[in-house]
Amino acid sequence: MEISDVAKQSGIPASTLRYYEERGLIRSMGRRGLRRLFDEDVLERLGLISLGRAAGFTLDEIAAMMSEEGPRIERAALMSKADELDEKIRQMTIMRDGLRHAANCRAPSHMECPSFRRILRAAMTGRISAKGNPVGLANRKG
Amino acid sequence: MEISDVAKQSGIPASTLRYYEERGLIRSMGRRGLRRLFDEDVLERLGLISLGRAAGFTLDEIAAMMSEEGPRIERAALMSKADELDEKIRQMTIMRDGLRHAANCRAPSHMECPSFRRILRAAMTGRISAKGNPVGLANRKG
DNA sequence: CTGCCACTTCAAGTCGACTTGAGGTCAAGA
DNA sequence: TCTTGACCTCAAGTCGACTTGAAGTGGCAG
Repeated sequence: MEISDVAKQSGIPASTLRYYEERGLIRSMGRRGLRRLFDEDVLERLGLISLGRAAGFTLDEIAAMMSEEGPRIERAALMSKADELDEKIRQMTIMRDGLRHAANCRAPSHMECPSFRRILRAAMTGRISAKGNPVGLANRKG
Repeated sequence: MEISDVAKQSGIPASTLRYYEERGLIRSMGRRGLRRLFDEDVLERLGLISLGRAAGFTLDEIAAMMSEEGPRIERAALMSKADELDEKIRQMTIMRDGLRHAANCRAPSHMECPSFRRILRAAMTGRISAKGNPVGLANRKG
């Protein structure tokens, strides 16, 4: 299949496919003229890449994991990533509850709400931080 | 207090404080020579900024929210952010469970594990995505 | 009074994952 | 055969939140 077919079926832009090839994440089976030709199984590979990205792995990490035949992923790496996600989920849950509380709180100003101040303190003492791997998820502008 | 004191007490680098001032997130009360002088309450303000960042707001959004006297945050914005967090938590939970399953799965290769393939399909159909606001959390390099 | 050096400014660099733009190529349809 | 335009390459730009570097300044200890 040509790159446009892969793009159509995977939903991933051709420019990204070329980029992934350059990064060693996928390979084309040859060319017809200039045009890349891909094997069907590139789709599964792209799925794995999406999966890895969603899990918070960088492209380099994914490339390393998928280097040899098939997805030979170290189970330890998966566990460690799962643990990271646990921690992030924990922190995000605190944030979510805090936001929701602040939104419903009857205190005249947020600063007078004990719950808000508690979260604020958590943020200030670094127990919650804004830095880290963007284990981002769908971003709806709004 | 001088910028170095603020940096020390907040844990935020002086360069970041200057950057925040430039972005209109904080204000200095004046100068001693070239040196900025900050009011004590800048610390609380910095806490709010950290909090906002941890909640996934951009600096611009935070600046808008904190523009006038005190944190006059629209409750609707808080709720909406809480909803976003809910969605992210939901997706991250799926990812985490999937990773953990894959790590423990006895299938000879991940591709032969039904659970893994289910998640893979989710990633491919875009139900899980890697894009979005980095509602990142503490990043321990590892 | 002088020198130190923590502060200052402003421009430019960083990181990750792409996207975009300019200019070039070539398989296929008319 | 000629034209078309989807594909190609390579360099540079983008985004957000900072950091870094070079060059300048001035409060204060000595």
